[in-house]
Amino acid sequence: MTIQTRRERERAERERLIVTAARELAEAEGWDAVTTRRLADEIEYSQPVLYSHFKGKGAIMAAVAVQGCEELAEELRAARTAAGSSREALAAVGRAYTAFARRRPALYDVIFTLAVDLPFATPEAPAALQDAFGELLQAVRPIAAEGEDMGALTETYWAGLHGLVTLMRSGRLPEEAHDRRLALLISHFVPQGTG
Amino acid sequence: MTIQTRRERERAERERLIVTAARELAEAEGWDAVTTRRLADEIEYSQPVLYSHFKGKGAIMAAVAVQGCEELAEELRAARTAAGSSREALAAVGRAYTAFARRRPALYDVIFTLAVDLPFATPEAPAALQDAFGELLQAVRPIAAEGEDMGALTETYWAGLHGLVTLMRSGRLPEEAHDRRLALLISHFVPQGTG
DNA sequence: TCTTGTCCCTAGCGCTGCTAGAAACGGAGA
DNA sequence: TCTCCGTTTCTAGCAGCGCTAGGGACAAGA
Repeated sequence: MTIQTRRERERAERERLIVTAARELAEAEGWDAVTTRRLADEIEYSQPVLYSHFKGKGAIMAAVAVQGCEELAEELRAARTAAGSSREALAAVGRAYTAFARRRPALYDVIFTLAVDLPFATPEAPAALQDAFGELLQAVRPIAAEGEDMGALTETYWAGLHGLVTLMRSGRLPEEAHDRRLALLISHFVPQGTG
Repeated sequence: MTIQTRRERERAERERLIVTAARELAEAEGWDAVTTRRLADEIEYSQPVLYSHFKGKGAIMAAVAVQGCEELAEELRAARTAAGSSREALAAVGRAYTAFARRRPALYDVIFTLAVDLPFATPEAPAALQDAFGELLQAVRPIAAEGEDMGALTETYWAGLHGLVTLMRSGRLPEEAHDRRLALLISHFVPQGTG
């Protein structure tokens, strides 16, 4: 019994170790550097151990994505609740979102860009993903016009932020004008005369 | 002399053959299926021949990207010039952009998502890229407010379109609400009372 | 016919994600 | 204490990737 629980505890610990190692390696050197061999070295086990915890590399990345998304959701919430007005809340959430993407590019990539087998846009989506989207939704709600589709509006705002981030990070948009673009996006989403 | 020119002609032809094969294979089975071995099979030459024409796989993809971008620019221009009002032009360009992305996902990926070594956002960028951006710019110009940064505004609109497309194509946004989201994006970029 | 220079293919390098089969280890019963 | 058994973990290897070195075939000119 206790032996069994100890083993389970150790297994769970090692699983966390794998996810942490993957995340740190990705944040330090990018996802290209995260190979199963490298990861195995990092945790001081052999490759097949990884596969006794996860179905494959994609599942490890998915675990990192969920973890990262929790942090994103927290940061969005902090930005939103600290804002004075609903207009400011929308802006603050937008800034927090893009700031997260720029500060933690590897996390952003694995959550929003790379192909990981996670369910999105369905009730089965991980709670962290739904939480993050919920933060956007709450920031968008007050500035929505009468009878406007809340979900679609939030998705559109999200798409704007995501587009800014990905085009900039891939070098397709110059970095220096980011703040101006973000301000434009926000101002176009806030109806005139809303505070 | 004539022998020389014949050889050059044949080489140029084979180069086109490579780009076409890469493009068709990507459009048929996605970029994951485009391997140098597969491509060599397709053109009925051995792998090293590819490298006598292009520096590497990335350069082949870049060639496809430029070709695809020319088509995108044409479609954007057609949509823009066919529109009646400036408001309609903006909407038409937006629809044409997202329609292109959905109809030719492999081309869209290689132009705007995958990492290819092409210069962006600089004067050295391929003409096709600048043309496509120019179409967006011309569609955005009439609806810009007095003294607004045209370039940044266009980039922001572009980012909105790009975000919609990428999030949808990766399964992060549901397909069915695309038209509604696109309409929202457009309506938020058009100042009230502009025709 | 022989030489020269170009062209192209075979074979292979080091890497990837992933896995089969053997080895080593830890706990239980004699 | 020794042996057995089940689990855990490792070594070794597969098929595939992008890319390239080196040699062989082939065509043009002497």
